[in-house]
Amino acid sequence: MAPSSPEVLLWQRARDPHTGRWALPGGRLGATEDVEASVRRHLAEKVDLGEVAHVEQLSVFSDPHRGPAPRRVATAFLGLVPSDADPAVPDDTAWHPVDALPPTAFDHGEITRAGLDRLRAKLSYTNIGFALAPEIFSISELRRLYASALGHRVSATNLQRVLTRRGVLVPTGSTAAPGPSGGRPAALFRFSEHRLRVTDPFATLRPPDC
Amino acid sequence: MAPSSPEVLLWQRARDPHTGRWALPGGRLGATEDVEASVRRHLAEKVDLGEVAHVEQLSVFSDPHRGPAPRRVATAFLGLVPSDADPAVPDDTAWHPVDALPPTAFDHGEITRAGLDRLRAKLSYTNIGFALAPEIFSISELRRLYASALGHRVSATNLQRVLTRRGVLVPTGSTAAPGPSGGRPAALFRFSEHRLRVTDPFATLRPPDC
DNA sequence: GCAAAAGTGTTCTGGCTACACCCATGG
DNA sequence: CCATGGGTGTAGCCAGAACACTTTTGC
Repeated sequence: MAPSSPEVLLWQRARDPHTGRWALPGGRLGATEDVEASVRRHLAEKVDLGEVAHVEQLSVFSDPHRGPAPRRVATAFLGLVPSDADPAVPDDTAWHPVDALPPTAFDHGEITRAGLDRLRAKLSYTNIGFALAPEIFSISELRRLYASALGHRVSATNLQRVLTRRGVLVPTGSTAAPGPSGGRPAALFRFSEHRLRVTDPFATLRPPDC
Repeated sequence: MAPSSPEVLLWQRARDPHTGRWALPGGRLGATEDVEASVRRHLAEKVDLGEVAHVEQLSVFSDPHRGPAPRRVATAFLGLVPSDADPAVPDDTAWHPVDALPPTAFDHGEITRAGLDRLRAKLSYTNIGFALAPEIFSISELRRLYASALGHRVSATNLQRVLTRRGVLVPTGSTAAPGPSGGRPAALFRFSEHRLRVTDPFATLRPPDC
């Protein structure tokens, strides 16, 4: 069975065009901010998401017919919050699993897929997991997060070894209490860094011996 | 010694702001085109570059102070032409090696570096070389192109094997005439595809056994 | 003791690098 | 026949996947 998927925050439009359809949070670029600042501002204003763990630019969506006139050009971003974040969201706003999106407004479905693709790719070769995981977590929890985002099973054994070898994961020394049905207590880890870093640079055609 | 670097097409500004500095080709987005169409149109209009082998979006540059008022938001692109392309360029336009840029206008130096970084990364894990190489080429020629773009020496032996294993390179059967000082005639190759394809997907954390 | 959950040891594989060696041509 | 430029054979390395086995808990 496929693991459950990550979720996107969407708000339901109350007026035309596309009344009732679900849209990504966002808005106009201010005169004195760059696009990233604008994204952070809109998230903080419209939804209670002042603490976004990671934000990165996806791509520009500029099809002249992506929405009704007047023509709009959108710079799409991927923003991630940890699994234990629980922002207070307005009534018209809700989290939706990316593999079962409600009817989306404009090209926001396409944008969402682009975000998921980017996340999946970066899980492989960067430490981007820091933006999905709580501050402290067990390997099993992390495994569930990775499996959910990637859409396939992930081996806890290998996940731990890969991330440890890369210096991404640091043991805290403490352990979690076992569940009601027993089992060995899980060791707890945290990410060594909370900034995006490429941990597995493309090795192919690398410089000779240096 | 470092190999010679790839070149960027720049034009010299004739008026304020930044008179005399060198700028990337580009211009305003039209009302009925998307950003990629706009890039292709500007290249075709301003310089004789109707035949760009590959175009891809880099990123949006939107610092409110990236240029004088009025504020402009730029969507930067990477465009590649084969090494044997020789477009007729206007008088105010010239190719410059990326490792020795003349004084650049606005943030165009930064944009150029971003383009080079993107090219370097993609040389490792895609077939993007098709956009740099002539239709038919020897491994030595291709080696020079890769070394120049990557900024370090590249082994012809391994380059051939990597690209062949990935199915990117196809032998044509013919050979090139040796140079004046002799030497074995080089076998000639071409790229199997002229569309970007990821040839070395990130293997880490791939799905189990399937 | 037994089931459940977590963690370790070990082997195998495949892609890439490195390097020694072999091939074809001009003078 | 030798210098020059091309091409092949082969060994080693390393990251990751797979899987069997061990450890620590609740009941």
